[in-house]
Amino acid sequence: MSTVTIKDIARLAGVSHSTVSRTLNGSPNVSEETRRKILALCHQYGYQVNQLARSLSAGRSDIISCILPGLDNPLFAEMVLKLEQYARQRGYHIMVCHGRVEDPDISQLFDFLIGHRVAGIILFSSSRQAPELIQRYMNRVPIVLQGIYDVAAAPAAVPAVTTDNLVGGRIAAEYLYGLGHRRVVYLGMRQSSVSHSLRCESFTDTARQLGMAVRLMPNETLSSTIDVGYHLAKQIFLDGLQETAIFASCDSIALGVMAAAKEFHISIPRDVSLMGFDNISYAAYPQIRLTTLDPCKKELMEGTVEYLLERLDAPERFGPGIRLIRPVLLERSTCGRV
Amino acid sequence: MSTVTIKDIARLAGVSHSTVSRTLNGSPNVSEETRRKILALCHQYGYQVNQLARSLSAGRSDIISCILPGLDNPLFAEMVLKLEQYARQRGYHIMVCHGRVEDPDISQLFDFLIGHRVAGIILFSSSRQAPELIQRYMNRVPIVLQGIYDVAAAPAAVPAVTTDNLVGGRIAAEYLYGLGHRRVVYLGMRQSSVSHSLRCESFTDTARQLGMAVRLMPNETLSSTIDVGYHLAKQIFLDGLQETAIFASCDSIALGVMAAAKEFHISIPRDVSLMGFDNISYAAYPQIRLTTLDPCKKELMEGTVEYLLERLDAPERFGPGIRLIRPVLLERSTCGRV
DNA sequence: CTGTTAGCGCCTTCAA
DNA sequence: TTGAAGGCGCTAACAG
Repeated sequence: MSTVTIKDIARLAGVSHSTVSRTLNGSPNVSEETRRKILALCHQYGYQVNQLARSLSAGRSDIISCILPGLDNPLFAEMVLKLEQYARQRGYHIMVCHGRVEDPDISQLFDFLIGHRVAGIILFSSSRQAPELIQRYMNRVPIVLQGIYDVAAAPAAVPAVTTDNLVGGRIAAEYLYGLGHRRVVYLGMRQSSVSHSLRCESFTDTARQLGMAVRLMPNETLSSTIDVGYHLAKQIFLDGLQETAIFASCDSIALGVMAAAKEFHISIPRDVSLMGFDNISYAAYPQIRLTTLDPCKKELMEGTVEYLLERLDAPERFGPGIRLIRPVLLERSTCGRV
Repeated sequence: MSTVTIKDIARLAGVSHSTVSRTLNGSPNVSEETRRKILALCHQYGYQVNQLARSLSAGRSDIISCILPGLDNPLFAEMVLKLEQYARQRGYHIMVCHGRVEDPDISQLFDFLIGHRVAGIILFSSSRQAPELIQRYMNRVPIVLQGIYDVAAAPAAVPAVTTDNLVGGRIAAEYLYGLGHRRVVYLGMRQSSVSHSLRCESFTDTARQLGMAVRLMPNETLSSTIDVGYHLAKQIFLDGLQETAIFASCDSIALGVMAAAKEFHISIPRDVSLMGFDNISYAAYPQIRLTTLDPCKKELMEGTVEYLLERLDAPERFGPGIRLIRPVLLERSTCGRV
């Protein structure tokens, strides 16, 4: 595998390697003539900077690593896409790693990334233990959390950019209320997820304030998949549904509800209204058209990268700090007036 | 951000930095005593190898990059997961990048990766132009293609590991024949995809040999999503379906067919049988239970990594060469006897 | 078993 | 405008 270096080019051009380095880094202190010659040579010989060497020397790399709990949830897949697009635009590249905060070997992953001197880490998690983990590492590498926001957990506050789950829950409750619903269920509440807890809390509070009756349907598993939603909904349908609307903790859960509803010949939204959260792409499909809350992934991801980059330039400012993005209501076809 | 180096440890331990390096790399030539002392110090001061320096010095990194056309297709998401698990087990890490062979700036991505001296690249693609692209870069970095296999395209042969699409197509045809079907449709044939072309060709050939009538329903778009499947199926249902079975080019397409069928009150498998290809996780869900061909992602990914690693150790052997993994039939609930 | 000496490829003063 | 020299952190002979 050929490996033409800065030195080779220097020799070829009859200059020193520092001159080549300068040219490559766009220093103004290079005569137009030599610059041209060097550039030509680089092109001709297919020179390619060795980023390892460059990063080593510069003390920082252009790789941002993101850790996420699995690409199987389309939400993450969609977010990573946006993340990469924006990061590239800002001159960085994304290294995707699987990992959950609860994994016993999660610290190995952090060590590995730190060992590679990544510019920063974006941790996707809504685990309660995430802040603690971050605090343990944030003095060794810039980290920003994506997916938790809990003012109440002040002592555990860390740098974070996230959907405003409280606002989301409120919007949902108000929307359903406006449609005339008075008895609703929050389906899929998962204790281990801070996001879900917040959504649920805010939804419930608002709903009750408005005078609605709300029932809670917890999700005892550790993930929120279509499957889980399907089983929860089945239970609820078997018990006999008293409510006129369901607010699912996320779109995947909502899709499961839809599947179960079909099986029970329950029509949405005629028999019951359904709302999700996340706006995953499936939710927009013609045969689905799920009404949901859009976290504005693009903004969210750009905000996250931006936040990291800002702090990269001013490490001393790298302390706790939360950036919230407001979700917006996306009315489609699964909610009806009662 | 603290940065304790090998030298610091050396000083602290009162030895030279090479001794530290040796201990860290598990050389046998270190006395138990000093080894212990050094290790303790490393632990105490939170020493972390600088992988950049290590890779630079050693001339090779432990990062394998994989390029894929989007995480939105669950197939890729699932594959990447397996890929990462196995790679990690073999001491490598995966860097995920988005990119399609047809992208105008795809060579920039290759240059970037080469610049980072990644150990190798795994390119996920079934584009006809993939082999050419690979040939252009394979003398600069080890690349293995994941997703194409076309013996006919001999001149374009490159290192590849892939599902045996021909076998898959044949299995499908034989299975449907065995169930009594005599008129079938291949739905979602996408010209730009070599995989799909092969599946289709083999399916059609086998079916006709067995005396079945097969109709082709091409997919003129550039991707294979639920959405596309939905629209194709809708068309076919509107035209009036003469056939008793549908073989979809992949599971996503098949899911779209299921959605359309529901809308048309066509029952699967009572009114029509349906088969997919890929075995994405959704396909296994209780409300879906799609009969499909399982590419055996685990084997496939392990084979891919293995292939790359073998060649890494013996670069001179890095020429064309194809490794095929046989898909296996997964009978679930969407195919019936006629 | 251990220390010394050279790099790996690049960037960055400091002089010239 | 350019070159020489030193260093980023680590590995890898080569002597002892």
